[in-house]
This record gives sequence, structure tokens and C-alpha cells, in this order.
Amino acid sequence: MTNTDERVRLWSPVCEAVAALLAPYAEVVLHDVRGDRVLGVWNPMSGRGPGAPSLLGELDRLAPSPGGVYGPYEKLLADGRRLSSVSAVLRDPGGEPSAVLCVNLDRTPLEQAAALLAAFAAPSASRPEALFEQDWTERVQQIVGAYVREHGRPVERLTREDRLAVLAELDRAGVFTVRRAPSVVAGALRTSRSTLYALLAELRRSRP
Amino acid sequence: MTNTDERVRLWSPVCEAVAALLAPYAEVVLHDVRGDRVLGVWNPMSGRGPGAPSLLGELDRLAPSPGGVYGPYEKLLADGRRLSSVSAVLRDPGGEPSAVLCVNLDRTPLEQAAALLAAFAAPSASRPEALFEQDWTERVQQIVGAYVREHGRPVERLTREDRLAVLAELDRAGVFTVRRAPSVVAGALRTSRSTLYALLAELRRSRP
DNA sequence: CGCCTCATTGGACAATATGTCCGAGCTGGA
DNA sequence: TCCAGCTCGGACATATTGTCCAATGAGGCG
Repeated sequence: MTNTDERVRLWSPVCEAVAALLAPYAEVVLHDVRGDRVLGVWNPMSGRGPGAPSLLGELDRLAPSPGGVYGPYEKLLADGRRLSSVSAVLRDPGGEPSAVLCVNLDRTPLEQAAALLAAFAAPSASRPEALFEQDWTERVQQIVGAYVREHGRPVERLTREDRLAVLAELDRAGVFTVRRAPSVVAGALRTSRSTLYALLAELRRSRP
Repeated sequence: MTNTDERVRLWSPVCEAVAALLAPYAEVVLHDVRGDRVLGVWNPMSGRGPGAPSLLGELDRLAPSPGGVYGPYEKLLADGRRLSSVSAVLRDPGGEPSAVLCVNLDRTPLEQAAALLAAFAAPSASRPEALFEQDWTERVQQIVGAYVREHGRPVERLTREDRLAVLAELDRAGVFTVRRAPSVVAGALRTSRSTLYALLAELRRSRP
């Protein structure tokens, strides 16, 4: 038995390229179509190595495309991962089948991402709960902080107009429907509770 | 000029397989390394077809892996799409370079999905505002309603345990950080304010 | 039925929190 | 300097939140 099959030398660039492109989610296997053995594996996932049996019999039950390509079809790994696979019959210069190239793409990462996306896109009625902003205090700091950063003035040096603007945002955000919000906001705005109410009154006089 | 190059016959199964596996986000191109021409394209994306110039000069500046594979490296399409590409030098039985296989994977769908995921995972400072649940009253009704529907008992006939359970949900959802919530919840649960507080106390005794 | 237990209830009350108001004090411009 | 306009601390009036209790009511059981 020669250490490197002539066919491996011939096809390995392709195998390596595909494996590199799809790493680490794909495995490329080169099969010996006559001896029913594995000639080489790139990015092994299924635990097989060169010399293992090929189990290519299943290909017989599939209809190839005109170009001699099978699939994509689904495979199941021992640990439950699902794979998308395609196989191609490779022929030697004389037109005779000499090897089978098989690419196995692990679908689970994609499926997980898709599930996440789907769950996100469809709000779903499963659990309508758990959404009332636990740390609203932090949120207040964020809103104030955003304004400060955007205007390059520290909280202490905000003008009356600045504070009015921030208050408008906070009010629009519904902050004041929360218990104890007035004190927290006054603190965050570095102003007194009295002033806070004065500003708030002014604000609500112009936009009821 | 022959209609089908010998090399196309030889390599097309590979090209077709890869193109099929990655469709519709990948393009496979087979280049003539000597004549600097395109021999074939599967899933064309860049508008090139057989016979077009290859523009393979750029490969000279890249260092191949031991197996003769270049990449993955980045390419830019005319319309702005970004591609991940790998190239493999294919050699004839005599070991002489005869063609270059190039796989171009359109990264934009993945990048968009990744951006969406990233945006979702990291709330981001873009617009931290406008999220404090305007109609929390409605929300209370929904949570209570969901429980009622799920247990097939109208609100009036909920048992003590039922109300405890609903209260647990409401509390966990932070409803009671909102002003005037106790009265609203008592109303929604068809119970008195007194009982409401009693249940709440019991609840918080077991899970502080 | 009569008795007993336990949950519920309205309302009293205490404890906080929310809004208002006012006089004192500060600041910046005429 | 004086004035206009704000801000501030704190008093005060209201509103909301929590507690408590005695009365009431709804079973379960002998």
C-alpha cells in the first residue's frame, strides 16, 4: 500500500480549499470509489480517518444530477448533529470514475442562529411576561449620560434648556410612571426636587 | 477554440458540487492558469462568464499554503458586496499547474445576520430611550389573561394558589415598581387591596 | 345544624412619596 | 449696585403604599 495515492495528490488542493473556506463547520472526505475506502479527510468531524470504510452504498439510492453530483441531502451524525452533504463523482482523464468527493456541512450552528432569528422576528405568545425594566435607575443614568456626551458638557454645567430637553426625553420614556423616579432623576440631573418639579411643570405647560 | 475544454470535463463535478452546496451565496470559477481566461462559472455573481479575463495576477502577491491553496482572502464586488475567497491550484497528472479553482462566498448575508445578532446581544447606545412600557395597565391585563386562559378559569374563580402564582409573575415582571400598580393589580385580580398585600407578603416570605 | 378554621374584606392608620409653594440666596447683565 | 430670573431647602398639602384589625363569609366536619 503506497503512502500517498496518486488521486490524493491530484484532488487534495480542491479538498483543502473547500475545507479552509468552510472551516470549522465542514468536513471534506475523499473516497475511493472502487475499494470503498476513505482516501483522505480534511477537517474531520465524524471521527473517520483514511482507510476507514466508506459506506457509500447509500449513494446508489440517490439520483445524481446530469454532472454526476449527488445532493445536497441530509446526514445524521452519531452525536445528533445534522449535516448537509453533497457528493461528486470524480473521473480520471479517461472518463472512468476514480473517486468520490464528499462535503459535509454542519447545519446545527446555522439552525441555532436561524432559530434565534426566528424567535426574535416573531415575538411569540409563549411568555408575554418579564419586561418592565428592572434597573430603570441605570436607564435614567444612561439617558442623561447620552445627552451629556452628545453635548460635551458635564451634568453639573447643563443649562436650564439642557435639563428641560433631558426631562422631555425622560418623561416621554415614561420614567415618571415609576415609583420614586422624581428623586432619582433629580439626583441624576444634579438639581433639587423643587427645581425638578418646576421644570416639569414648565415642560407640561407647553406640551400637555 | 474547442467547445469544452478537457479540464472542464475533469473538474466540473467538483465545481458543481461546491456551487450546489453553497447556493445561492457562492460562485465557483474555474480559471485557465496559462491563458489567463475563465474556463467556467457556476452560480455566477460577478457577471463574468467563460472566456473573460481572469485577473489572477493578484494571486502572485499571496503566499499559498503547503498544499497550493490561497486564502481565504477578501474580495470586493463592484456593487459593494464583500466576498470571502479561496483559490486552489489544480495540477494535471504530470504535476504541472493546469487550472485554478476559485470559490467566492458572498459574506453580506452573513454579515447582516451577524450585525442583527450583535445589535440584539448588545443593546447599543444608539437610542437608549423610549422604553418604559407606556401602557403597563394593559400589560397587567395580558399577564392575568394569559394565566386565566391557560387554566380555563375565569378571574372570579381563581383559587388562592392561582392568585399567588399570577402575583409571582407580576412581581417578577417588576410591575410593582410602577406607581399605582397595587390598586390596578387588585382590580385585575378581582380582589381587595388588603388581600393583595397579604398575598404579596406571603409570596415574599417564601422567596425574599 | 353548629362549630371551627382560615381567607377575605372594608376601613382605620402609619409611613412614604408626590406635588406645591414660598422666602432666602445666588448669578449675570444693565 | 440693582433687578430679573433661577435655584434651593424646607414647610406643607395630597396621594399612594403598607399594616393591622375586627367583622364577615365560605367551606369542612362531626
